[in-house]
Amino acid sequence: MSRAKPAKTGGIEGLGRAIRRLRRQQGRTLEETAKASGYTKSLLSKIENGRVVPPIATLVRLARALGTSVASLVQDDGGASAAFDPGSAAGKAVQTEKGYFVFPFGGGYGNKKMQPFLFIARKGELKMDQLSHEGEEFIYVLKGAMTFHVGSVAYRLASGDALYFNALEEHHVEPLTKEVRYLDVFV
Amino acid sequence: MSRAKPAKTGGIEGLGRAIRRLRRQQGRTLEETAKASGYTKSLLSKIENGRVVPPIATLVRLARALGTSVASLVQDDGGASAAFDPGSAAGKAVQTEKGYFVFPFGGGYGNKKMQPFLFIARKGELKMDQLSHEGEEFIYVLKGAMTFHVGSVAYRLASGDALYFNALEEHHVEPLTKEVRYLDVFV
DNA sequence: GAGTGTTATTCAACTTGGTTGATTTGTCAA
DNA sequence: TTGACAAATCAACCAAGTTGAATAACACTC
Repeated sequence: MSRAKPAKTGGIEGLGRAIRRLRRQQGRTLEETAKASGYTKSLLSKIENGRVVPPIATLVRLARALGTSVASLVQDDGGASAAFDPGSAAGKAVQTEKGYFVFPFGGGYGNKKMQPFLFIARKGELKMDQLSHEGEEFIYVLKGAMTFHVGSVAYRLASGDALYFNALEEHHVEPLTKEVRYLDVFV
Repeated sequence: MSRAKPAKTGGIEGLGRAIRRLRRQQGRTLEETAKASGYTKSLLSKIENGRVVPPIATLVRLARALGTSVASLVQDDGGASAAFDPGSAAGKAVQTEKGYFVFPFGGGYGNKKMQPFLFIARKGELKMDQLSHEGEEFIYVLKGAMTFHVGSVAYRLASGDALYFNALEEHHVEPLTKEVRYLDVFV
């Protein structure tokens, strides 16, 4: 087992990460980019891994080589990720008209491609209409069981089962015979 | 200038592509995967690049090593819907060299946009490298707990927690302290 | 100034993932 | 059998990235 190297936490957090990300996005190699900025790939590697914190002078040349500004490198964007604890934070329970509960994970954060939901429904509560919409859907049953119809096929899904289908096909759940809890991801 | 090799157009178009994509998604290497299927990385490389068209027998073992079916590899244009009982059907357990189990549900290749996986790893077994790739990722922890890093942030995720992030950001799991089981959906 | 510590930077060796060409093996047709 | 041909292996190679040791540059004290 090899050591978890120092990984200097010195300067700005996530600087190296930003550089690597940008470089990769441009499809360029360590060597090429290093040369373009007048340094060596060795140094660049260390910077990207946070083992070295470059002085601003160096950073300037790096930024230029990457066609960006120092500012954009320094400003730790954090990207577009978010964690959810459905039990508390972003996951607020919602009771809809039709009597089923929805825990949307999505809260804030816009342009996501997927839309994950956690459905919790007690016996008899889940009565969805026939549904059909653009996109695709992935279902994973966490607890309980239900009968799911896609097109003309009926799937009996129990805890641990999964289903993947094109949402353009008509799909709906049969009236529940017991409590069920499942994850539903749209795309 | 070196040769632009034949690049045999022999067999099924896009087969190698499907294999490579799937392998990469699982964060596995040529060598590891080849070994898992009983072949050499050389051969696998050639197959992925379409320089060799494997007989079905070979394809079967490859598919198995990747935890999927031959059909799903061959069928360039899936699209339809499918149900999976991870316990039996399409969900076949695969133990990789790095010691984690993957239950691919079969989406992904073909037309499907999402690629859902079920990861089950015992204490200390899950050792993924720093990873970064196109797309987005949604994680839902079914059981146990783990510390997940995205960018420079560390998320402590326990059962019932979810995480959504841009896969371009470097992300990886900390060595596990207990068994964990989580759903992972790529898009 | 000279001396000392720190840290960036380079260099070369190494590692790892992947590719390639030259062989060997296996299968099938004649 | 033999010959033909493709799959499979082997080992050499390549390119990207990492690392440790050595060097250069800078920032402090005295």
